[in-house]
Amino acid sequence: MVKRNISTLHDVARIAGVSPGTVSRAITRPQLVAPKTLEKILGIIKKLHYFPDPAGRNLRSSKPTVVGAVIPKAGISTFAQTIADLNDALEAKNITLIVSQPEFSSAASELAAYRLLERGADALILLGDDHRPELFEMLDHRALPYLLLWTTKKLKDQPYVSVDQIKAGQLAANHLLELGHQNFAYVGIPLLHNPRAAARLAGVKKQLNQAGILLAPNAIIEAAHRFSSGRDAVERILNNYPATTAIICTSDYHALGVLRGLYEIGKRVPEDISLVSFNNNDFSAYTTPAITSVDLKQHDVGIHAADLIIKLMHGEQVKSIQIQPQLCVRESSAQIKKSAKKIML
Amino acid sequence: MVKRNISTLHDVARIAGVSPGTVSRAITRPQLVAPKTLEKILGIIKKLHYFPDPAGRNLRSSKPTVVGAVIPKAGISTFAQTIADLNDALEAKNITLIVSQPEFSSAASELAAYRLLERGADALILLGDDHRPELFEMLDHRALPYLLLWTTKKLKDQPYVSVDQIKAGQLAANHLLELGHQNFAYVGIPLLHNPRAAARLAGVKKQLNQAGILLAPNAIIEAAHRFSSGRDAVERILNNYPATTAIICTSDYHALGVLRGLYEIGKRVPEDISLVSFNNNDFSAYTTPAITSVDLKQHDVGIHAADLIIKLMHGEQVKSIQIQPQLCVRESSAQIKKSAKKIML
DNA sequence: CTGAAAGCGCTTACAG
DNA sequence: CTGAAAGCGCTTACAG
Repeated sequence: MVKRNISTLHDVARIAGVSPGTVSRAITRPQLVAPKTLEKILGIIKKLHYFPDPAGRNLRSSKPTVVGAVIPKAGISTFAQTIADLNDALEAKNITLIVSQPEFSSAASELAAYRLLERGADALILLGDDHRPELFEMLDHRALPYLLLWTTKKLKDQPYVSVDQIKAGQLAANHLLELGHQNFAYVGIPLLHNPRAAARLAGVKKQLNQAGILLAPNAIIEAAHRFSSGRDAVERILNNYPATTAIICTSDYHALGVLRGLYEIGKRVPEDISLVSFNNNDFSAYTTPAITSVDLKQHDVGIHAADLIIKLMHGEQVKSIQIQPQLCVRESSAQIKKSAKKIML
Repeated sequence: MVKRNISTLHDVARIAGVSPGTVSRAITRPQLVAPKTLEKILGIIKKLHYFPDPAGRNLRSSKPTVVGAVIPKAGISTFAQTIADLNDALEAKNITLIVSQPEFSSAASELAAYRLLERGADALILLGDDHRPELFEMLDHRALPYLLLWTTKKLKDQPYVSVDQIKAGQLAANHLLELGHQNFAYVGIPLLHNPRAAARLAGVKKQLNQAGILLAPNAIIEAAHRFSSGRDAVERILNNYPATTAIICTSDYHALGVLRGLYEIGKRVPEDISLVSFNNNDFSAYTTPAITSVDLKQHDVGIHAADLIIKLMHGEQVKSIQIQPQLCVRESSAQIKKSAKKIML
C-alpha cells in the first residue's frame, strides 16, 4: 500500500490558529464564519491543496452522494449512451455514479446490486423488472431509494423510467403495413431473457394481427445481439420464408448485419426487401441505405433517470415516466413493388 | 433526506453476544475467529442483511478502493468500450471506477480530476499528456498513483498505456501506397486539440514522404468528430483536390460519413476511391463496403490500464505499455485502376 | 481466540 | 462568531 501524506482538517486548523470546527464550517457553511477568519482559512486550504476526506464526511453527515447502477451486458454496449448521460447529469449535481455491468442473469444482477451497496451506493438504479422480491425487501428495509429502468410491466408502487416498447413495435409494423407489405420476418434478441425485445415483438404482432396478418413462427429468428448474427440470420429468413418482403429487426445492430447479409446475397434494400429496426443508433442515418428505425430515446431515459433518482434520494415523491418512441423513416423501407405483390396473391 | 434504518456492526455484536472487534474480524479475517463463534456471527449477519459501511471502513483502513478516470468527451463516445473494459477489470478486483467526462479542455480536465479526488478517488487515470505540471505536483504530494492513457509523447517518469499512433498512420498510408495510390486526402478531427489524431496524421505524412508524396495542405480536411462531418467533408475534398483516389479518415465515424458522402455523389468505393480509417469500430466490418481500418486496440488499453493502476495502487513498480496497432484490410481499399493512374500522369 | 480501547477525519448541536 | 466535545461505523494493535 502507498503511504499517504495528506493534510487533514486539523492541519488546516492548527496552521490557521482556529478550531477544527471552524474550518469545517468555513468549508460547508461559510456564511457562519467571520469574513477575516474565512479568508485566512481559505488561503491555507488553497496553499495546502486541502480538501475534505469523503470517508470522514460521509460517516458523519450521511447525505446521499453515490448512485449505483446495475446495467447487465447485452452483447453490445447498448446502454453506453444512457450511462454516459446519467453520469453527466448526476455529476452536475455532485453525485457519483458507480456502474456494474454483470452478465445477463437475475442472480448476477442481484449480487451486483449488493456489491454496489457495499461499495457505498446510497441509491440504486436497476434494469428491467425481473428482480426477486427479496431484493426490494432489503432495499425497503434499509430505506434505500431505487429506480427501475426500461421496465415492461406496468408497475404501481415502484418508480420507473421506461419506453413504450409495445408502441415501438406497433410503429414499426404500421409503417411497413402502410407501405403495402404483407409478408414479414423478424430478427431479434433471444426473447426469453429480454422482456424489452419481447414487448417490441408483441407490439409488432399486435399491429399485424389487426391487419389480419400472422407472423409465422418460423419467420421469427432469434439471434445473439451482434452484427454477425444479423448477417447470418438472412439466409435462415429466406430459407424459412422466401416470400418475405419486409424484415423487422429488434435493434440497429442486427439491422446493419441484416443489411450486410442481404447485400452479400444480392438482395436490394428497399427495392427487394424493406427493413425497419429499433433504437435509432447514431450510425443508422449514415449506412447505405440509411436505416428506418424507431427511436427508443435512450438519451431521454438517462436524463429522466438522473432527475428521478435525485428526487428520490431527497425523499421526494416521484412520478414514473413512460417515454414515447418515435419513428424515423429513412431509406431502408419503401412501398412494396407491384411485382412482389403479384407473387404473393 | 431519507432516514436510514441500517444495522451496524455493533448491532450484530450485541445480538451475537460478542464484541464489535470480533465481528469485524469475522468479516475481514475469519481465520482468526473460532469456528463456532464465526458461524453464529455469520448467521446473524445474513439474517440482518448486514454489510459494513464503506465510509467507516475507509476511514480506518485506508486501503485504496476507488479509481477515478478523467476521459474528456470527444464528440462521440469514442472511449465507451475502454471505459467498460476498465470498469469490468477493476470490479473483478473489488475496485470501484468513477468516471468524469468533461468537455475537451485541459482546465476542465484538471477540475474534473480534483472533483474525483474529493469524491474519494485513491488513484487517477488521465487521458493524454496535455496536463499542467501543477496537477502532477499535487498528485505526487499526496502520493496518489496515476496512469496516463493514450499519450503521444515518450514519457520517462510517468506510467502510461498508449497506442503507437504514428505507426498506425504509417500502416494506413503504406497500405494505400502498396495499392498504387498517389493522390491522397485526409479527413480528421481538429488537430489542435487532439494530439492522437495529429500523431496519426504525422505517421501518414511520414510514410507518404518516404514515397516522395506530399500531402497537400488543402487535401487535409479538419472536421468535428461526427458522422455528418465526414459526409460533408466529401464535397470539399473533391473540390479542393479532384485527383484524389485515396482518402484516409482519422476515425471510423468519419469514415462511415465519408462513405455516405461518396455514395450520395455517385462515387464508388473502392472502384473510384479507396478509403482507409482508424479505430476498427464494431460496425466497420458490416458496412457496405466494409471499411479497411487500423485497429487501435481500445480493448487492450482498458485491460492493461486496469492492470497497471492496480499495481500502482499497491505501490508496485510498473512498466509503461505501448500497444501496436494492426491493419484490418476489408473492402473499402483496392488496387488503383489503370485509368486513374493515367489521369494523374 | 476474544475484548476493551483508541482513533481514522470529519460534522454538528451545544455553550459561550 | 467560535471552541470543546461527542460521535458517525469501522479496524487494529494490545493485552489477556
